[in-house]
Amino acid sequence: MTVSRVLKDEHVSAATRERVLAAVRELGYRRNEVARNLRLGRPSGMIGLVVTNLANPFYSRLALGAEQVAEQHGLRLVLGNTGEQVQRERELVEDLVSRRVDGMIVVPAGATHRHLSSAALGGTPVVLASRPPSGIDADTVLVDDFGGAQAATAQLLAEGHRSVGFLGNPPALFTGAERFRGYWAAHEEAGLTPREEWVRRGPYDIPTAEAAALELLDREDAPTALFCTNNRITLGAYRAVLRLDTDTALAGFDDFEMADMLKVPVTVVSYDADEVGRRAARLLLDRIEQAPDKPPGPARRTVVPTSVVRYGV
Amino acid sequence: MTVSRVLKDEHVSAATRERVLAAVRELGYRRNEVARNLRLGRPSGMIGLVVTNLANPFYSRLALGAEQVAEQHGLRLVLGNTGEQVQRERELVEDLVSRRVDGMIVVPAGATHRHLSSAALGGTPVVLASRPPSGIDADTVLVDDFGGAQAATAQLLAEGHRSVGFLGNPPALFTGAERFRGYWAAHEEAGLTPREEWVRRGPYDIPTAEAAALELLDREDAPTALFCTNNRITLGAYRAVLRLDTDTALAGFDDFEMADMLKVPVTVVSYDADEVGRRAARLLLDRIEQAPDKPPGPARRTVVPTSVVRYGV
DNA sequence: CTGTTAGCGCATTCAT
DNA sequence: ATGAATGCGCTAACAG
Repeated sequence: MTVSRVLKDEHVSAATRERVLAAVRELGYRRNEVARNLRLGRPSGMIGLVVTNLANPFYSRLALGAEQVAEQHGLRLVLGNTGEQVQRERELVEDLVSRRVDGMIVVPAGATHRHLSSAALGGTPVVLASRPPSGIDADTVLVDDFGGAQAATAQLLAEGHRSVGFLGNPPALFTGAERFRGYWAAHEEAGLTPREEWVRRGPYDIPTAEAAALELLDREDAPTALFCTNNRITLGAYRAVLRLDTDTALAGFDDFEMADMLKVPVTVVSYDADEVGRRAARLLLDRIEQAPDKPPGPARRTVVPTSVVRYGV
Repeated sequence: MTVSRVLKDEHVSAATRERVLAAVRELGYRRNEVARNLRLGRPSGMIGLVVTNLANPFYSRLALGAEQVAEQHGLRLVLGNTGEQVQRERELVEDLVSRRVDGMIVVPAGATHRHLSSAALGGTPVVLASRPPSGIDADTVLVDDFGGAQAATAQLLAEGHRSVGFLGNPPALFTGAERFRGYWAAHEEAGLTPREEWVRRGPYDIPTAEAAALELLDREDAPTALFCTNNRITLGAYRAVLRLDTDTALAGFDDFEMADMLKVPVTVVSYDADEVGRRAARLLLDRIEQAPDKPPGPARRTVVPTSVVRYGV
């Protein structure tokens, strides 16, 4: 008991304090935070972070941003990787609740999110990142997929391109659908309609993107520019451009190193991935720190802006 | 008590089991793993991972590898980022011990590691990754910095280059020192001695590497090839090569996308970053699962191999 | 097969 | 200013 008081810095006589501290040093005693939290009726002082693929730099930056904010509030980050498997996601969030995390940030893998609602998780606060909730209400942080794609495509059109191809994720992915919508909207705004023959919504990595681009650029009516929905696909398209030695202009979502050193002009949609993590952590902390008796307040949504960067030849 | 038995799947009558499970579903009851671990006298079922910079893909891959192995054993990963600050590292490992992690993997930031010994941490098992222990004994996973650098440099020499410059981290960093040693050894093995004027041990990112390379390549007796100690530096060097339009050959530690699409030949030291994390987690699990009464056994060290990949023009 | 007792390490509350 | 009792949620050990 006296030790507890000393460590909490309560009124203890200087003499006993010293004796206690000496013993603490000698024994290497460390207060058991687990037992402490249990006794205090508090959660674990950790926040869960469930991502789909930590190998993707976007998510590791997100993790870093979240860690920064969590750290400032004395919270640790518990990490889980789902590999886009909904089953794994279910197990992970369940486990995090059982470990009594203060809250969690989730990049949802599947199409249905009922198991991610705060209610389904026994009231544990949840923030969704990168993909919006479907079928539930939840705080969310998104990237401006639509706006970024639109602006980049508009840039190609403004440069005079009238045949802009599309290379991107399947529409089942929210980001894929949004970025396609942006591509389309830019055309409409310019009074144009994209040709479906120039749209490839299958490629998902460098080789498949390269193949799709080769096929597209090999047509008689090949597009003179390509919009790519992420940097893997942009790189694949660039490989195709190099191989065919065309001067196809490229635009793509996600900035990447060396974008300024390619042999064709590249326009890139850039954004701050750390910021996605920081905002998610802040939304979560708002929920966590809110008095638990008050009514929860409506779900909030914030969109991280993008900017278009044009790299010359 | 009965609930506890049902959840542990012990001998309970089918009838009560059903009643309990029904109630569990209805109430959304989840066993408190924190209290459970406390009662069972076990640690938290989590392993700590303390890295210097999660924005570096090497460390996020390491984290991914560690997570994979941890997950297979039902352990979660708690993440900490030090930003190379020893003070932060001290606080983090202290906190992890207080949270009763089963063990931790640390990429040590500073030069002195006494605060990272298992003994200093109250017996919590520790594995060091990427950098070797100094002043303490600890299980360690390293990358073959020396061998990789030597092989890549040897490759340049085998191609006929007789003036190979060095661009790399300050020698204070273990990896920097080892990679320099490899560079040097390759020369000695070929009966050569590198010229100190061609050695730049300052650059640490793309711009500083580019500047150093520009300066080096602008000399009258400019080297015809450069060995770079990591991919940031290789990219910086490549920028310089592009700018000066020389045909300097490049070799560098760390593989990177597009290495095969540059306009000069690039030789790259490639290795499996995930494997570093996996091995670290396995070493840690060995310690964790070892009977606590047995004598600890000597510290083990394992080195992840590298391979040299030559990309043509 | 099910309930009771006791205690993991801690801190709140109530004594002294 | 310090110590004793009590209980956070759980389960091993022991009844019944």
